[in-house]
Amino acid sequence: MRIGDLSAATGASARSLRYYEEQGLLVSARSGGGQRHYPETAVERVSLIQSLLSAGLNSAAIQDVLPCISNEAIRTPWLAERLTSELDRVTRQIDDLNRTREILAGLVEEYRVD
Amino acid sequence: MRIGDLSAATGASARSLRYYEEQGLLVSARSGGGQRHYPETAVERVSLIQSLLSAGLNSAAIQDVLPCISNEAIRTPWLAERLTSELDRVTRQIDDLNRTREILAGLVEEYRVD
DNA sequence: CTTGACCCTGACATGGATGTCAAGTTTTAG
DNA sequence: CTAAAACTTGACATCCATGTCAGGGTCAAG
Repeated sequence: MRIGDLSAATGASARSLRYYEEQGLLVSARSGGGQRHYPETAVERVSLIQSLLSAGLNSAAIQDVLPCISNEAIRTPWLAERLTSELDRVTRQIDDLNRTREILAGLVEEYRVD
Repeated sequence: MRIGDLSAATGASARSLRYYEEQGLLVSARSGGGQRHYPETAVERVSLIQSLLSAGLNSAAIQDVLPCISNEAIRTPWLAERLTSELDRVTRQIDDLNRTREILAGLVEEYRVD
């Protein structure tokens, strides 16, 4: 599939897909004329990238966590630690958000009653 | 309390506190020389601002939701709707984050086992 | 071959909260 | 009174994913 197809399939703009590649998060084959071609599996990979981005990881963190250029996973204690620390961060973020949600829900309730 | 005290009490930098005021989220009394003075209640207000910011509301949204210059709450259908829509957004955000957390937890598990 | 849709690279712009620096004023401690 | 610490305003810088524009190439259908 070409970049427009991948964009349509994932909702990521072509600009973003090129950026992901530039950051080493995504690879593409090139046609003779230089246009990018992606395998079907790219859809899932882009979804994963989107999830991690929206979870607050930046591209450097994602690159650490998902070695994608060299396909073989290099499992080091350091990587495990990195993953765990990101997991902790996301967990804390969820806790914070839940508290904030309670506050908002309280306001909604308060304004709804009278 | 002065701005340094409020900063220490909330963890927000003095820069941020001035910014909140500039955005109409926070008010301060001024001493003769022009320095800001805050009541104790400002600590809680700043905490609330921090929560809402970290939940992804920008200062305009917070200003909509927390009328603070005019202290009397203007309860309009519009405001109720606004609150509800922000609540929905935060709820969706939490759902997304939970899914991402699952993914990260899966990776941690995978890397931990072998 | 031509045309229109699609793609390429490179560069600059954006938003929004926050950092940081400069030059000057206020407050507080000694 | 004086020195240091804290504060003031204003301006410019930063991050970083994404938007957008320009100028040019590619590809498929007629």
